[in-house]
Amino acid sequence: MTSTASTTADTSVDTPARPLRRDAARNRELLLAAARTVFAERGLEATLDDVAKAAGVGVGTAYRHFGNKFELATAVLEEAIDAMVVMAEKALADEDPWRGLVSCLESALGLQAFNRGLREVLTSVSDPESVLRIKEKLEEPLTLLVQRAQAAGALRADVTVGDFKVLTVMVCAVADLAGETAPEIWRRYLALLLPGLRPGNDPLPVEALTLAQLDAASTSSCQYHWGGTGG
Amino acid sequence: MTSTASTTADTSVDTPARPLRRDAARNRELLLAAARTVFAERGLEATLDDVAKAAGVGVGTAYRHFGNKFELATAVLEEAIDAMVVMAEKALADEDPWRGLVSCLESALGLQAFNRGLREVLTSVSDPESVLRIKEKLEEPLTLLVQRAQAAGALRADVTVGDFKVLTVMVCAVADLAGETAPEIWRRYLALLLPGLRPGNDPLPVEALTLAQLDAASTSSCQYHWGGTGG
DNA sequence: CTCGAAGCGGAGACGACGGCTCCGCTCTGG
DNA sequence: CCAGAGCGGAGCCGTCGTCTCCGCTTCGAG
Repeated sequence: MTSTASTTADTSVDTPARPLRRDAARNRELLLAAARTVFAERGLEATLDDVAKAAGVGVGTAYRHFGNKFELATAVLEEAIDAMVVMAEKALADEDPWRGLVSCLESALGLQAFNRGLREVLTSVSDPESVLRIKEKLEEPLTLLVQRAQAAGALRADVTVGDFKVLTVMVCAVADLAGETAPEIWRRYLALLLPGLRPGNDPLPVEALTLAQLDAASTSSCQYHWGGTGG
Repeated sequence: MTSTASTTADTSVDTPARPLRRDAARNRELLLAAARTVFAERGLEATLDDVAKAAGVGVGTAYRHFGNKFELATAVLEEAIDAMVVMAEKALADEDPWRGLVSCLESALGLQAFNRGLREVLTSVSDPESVLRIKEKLEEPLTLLVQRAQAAGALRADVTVGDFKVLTVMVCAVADLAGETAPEIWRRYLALLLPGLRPGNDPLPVEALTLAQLDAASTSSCQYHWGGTGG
């Protein structure tokens, strides 16, 4: 929706008014790097203390740089989601609509298979405003991909973008189950799912959830609640 | 502990050496009934205190009757799993192997859709010995159902019983997402999954997990750890 | 009806845990 | 060299779930 939000600053790398001392800057990077792997492996339940330990710095340092887990996680997860958006756009460039859609699913899920934290944000829906807006970035390219495939008659007409979100949740559940043991196993179940998406199958027995319903639903049953402090 | 424990008594209803006082027996039933609905609605994260409150008795009473949450949950969940076994056996009686398999999936998932606690036990695999043995009851009828469908050429030959466990996890993930909001929505995604199970589709890209792998995998990543006291 | 004991209830002890702060010490860089 | 930015991590605080304890209630045998 609000893809025109690029009015003022590159939020990607902030050019600080007065630069950090060299050791401080280094620690900040250490923290970000540690956060990437810690949240990816252990999910959002990991503690900021954990991240600090993994980074080899004290907790105090972690809190000075980020205030709370929420901030750090948001930063790291936004990177990952941006990468997904890039992948979706690349898939849109494929001239075969079905192949594009499938490759988008594959690359997106490939990312999530190795990133438990990412799975958790994308799976739950009861996040603060700011996180919702980050996830929203995925909306547009995904919608385009779906519509294009349907227009080409490659994708059954009675599935919605919301269905793809749910599909993602399903495949992520497999990734959660298997964890590090079999990180590629999700491909098997995605493959099992694809034939049902082609046109010409039996009609579906239940109406799709509206997006509003989807949001409302998972408000009640999500894995992780961002701490109240993050608001 | 021994699996040959079927020698002596019906464990279903214990004929107590000296019977409970009438009010005590009544409270025990109250507790069981409350546990059914509380664990079904809120999952295994519900507190024994919660169950007691729902039953309208004090916590002390709850602990006198069951010792800990683990005992109560096991009792209640075993009932549910027994019901699933009955359904599987009924499905085996259908002369059409495919229809039998599908109706088994549908009835099993129908039960789980309304029972979050049941979803949690069936989804995770790191349970104490005793719980594993309860879940094992499902193994045999499910295997029969799968083999029969494959022998009849109604089910693709390269899926395993383990795949069905994973499929269940996937559909349960949908039920978790939707919760009470759309309790029937899982049917839509089961329907999406079925075409991929028929023979004649593209071969699957990754080998199935062995049952041992499946167990090992989810030991690390499960929703709920039975409290240490239950051992 | 009486009385001993089985049973009840729920406040609260206890332990675990995660978020975050505080302050004496360290290191950077002008 | 030294002012102050930055560091570290012990530990405070609030929360939460489990389970105990003991004075009171209710049952039911005599």
